[in-house]
Amino acid sequence: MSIDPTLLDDLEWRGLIAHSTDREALAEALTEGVKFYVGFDPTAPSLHMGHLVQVLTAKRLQLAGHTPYALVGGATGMIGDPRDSGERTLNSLDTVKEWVQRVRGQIEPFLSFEGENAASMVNNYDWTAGLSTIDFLRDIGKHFPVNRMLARDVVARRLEEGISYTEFSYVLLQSMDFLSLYRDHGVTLQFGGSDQWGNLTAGVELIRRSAGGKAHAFATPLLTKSDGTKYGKTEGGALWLDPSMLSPYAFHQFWLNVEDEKVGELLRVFTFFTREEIERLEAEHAEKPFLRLGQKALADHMTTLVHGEAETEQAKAAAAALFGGGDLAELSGTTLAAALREAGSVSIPASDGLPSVVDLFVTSGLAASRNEARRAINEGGAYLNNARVEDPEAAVTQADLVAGNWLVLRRGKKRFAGVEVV
RNA sequence: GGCAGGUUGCCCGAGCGGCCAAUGGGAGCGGACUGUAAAUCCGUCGCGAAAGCUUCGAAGGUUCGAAUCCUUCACCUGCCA
Repeated sequence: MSIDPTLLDDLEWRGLIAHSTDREALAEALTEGVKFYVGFDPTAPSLHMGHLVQVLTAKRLQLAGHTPYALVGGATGMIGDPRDSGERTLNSLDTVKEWVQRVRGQIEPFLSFEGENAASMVNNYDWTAGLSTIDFLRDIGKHFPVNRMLARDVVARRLEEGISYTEFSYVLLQSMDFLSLYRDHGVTLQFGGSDQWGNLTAGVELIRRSAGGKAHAFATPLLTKSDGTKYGKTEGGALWLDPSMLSPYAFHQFWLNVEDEKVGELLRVFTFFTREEIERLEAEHAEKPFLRLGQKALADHMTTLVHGEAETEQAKAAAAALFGGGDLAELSGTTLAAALREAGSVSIPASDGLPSVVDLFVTSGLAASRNEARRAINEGGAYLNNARVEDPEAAVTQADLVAGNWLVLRRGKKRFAGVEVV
């Protein structure tokens, strides 16, 4: 496998390198095939948008000829790294084990496990669980000056409100991972999110102190919206990659709705479009933003990457049907039914008669309570078959059914739900 | 272990016996504008059709009446051991 010499420049152009250890040394190391690792802690049953940056960056490195070690934190996931929002609740071993499996399964499709630079999956539980406390304190702990640990940003911020010894010690485990992979596999590069920068450099330092070795690290930037808040919030919570936690349709919609100002940045960070393609898209987008070509390209590319082409086509078809602006009655039954199943739908038995609009909003999940549904109607934000519902007491009749046995509910501009009467 | 302060709705944060379902801000939700964008403005924001019901760390108590007073418990923060 030949090594792509433009990798580092490309990563920098994409804005994927927020911090790095000695840039010259890193560039030098990357002229030959490097073994690198990136870790994922199983803190939820699915990875999300933030993790995707790391997964895709790993893929970029592999495509450039380097060898990935994808680490799932069966051990570190039991501990939890310190974060600003406060002490974490510990998860049980069973929970963590299950999440490890799921997270693994999500990473694997993105990497190639064949060829000269085949990827490996590793789990830090394997070399951490059996370690004795005495060995840990002597071999690892000895290299960590507490004064330096206390000075780390996250820790310093947490000192006021309190931080347990458990979380405080997290950095030792992650550093040990790097050391272990360095010793056993010759891994010399680690990257992660910029919030991991402290953990990354601690590992580099441990390798130097403990093994006298030279290792490298870089951090990808934290993505924020233009108002500085975090990305990745959707109706379903985070931008999960697991289709059972966030439908491909909703996933596609997320990217499609990205703010203009960030389209270019997201195209660079997330997509595998070439520099020329991205620059062309940005130019077109700048000229005619209302066409939202950037968002569309981004949404299609990302959905295909994560969920596959077939799901992307379905998500697009569903959106076209629902947002098309045409008369719903003119859509074919199969098209509409497919669109609604994609967007989210429930079915109700025909035998019970048709419920009121208010009840339909609750059963479809578009409103949390009947009060909320009523409120939505009074606010003018409730639609049945794309026509605004004016009367909170409105009833639904057989004449309202479209495509045979469907009702199309909408809350606000974008949230659709289908109700199938069966 | 001692002393002091704290625990309010998704978050922050007022309230300190009745006028409190609880001021205000943020987030959320909806509308207008637009391009399924941003910004802005407006509205809304416990459950219930309503009567009413359940909320202010937990459990008891005082009172005609408590988020507001008392007791116990739990947790958090600070100071002293």
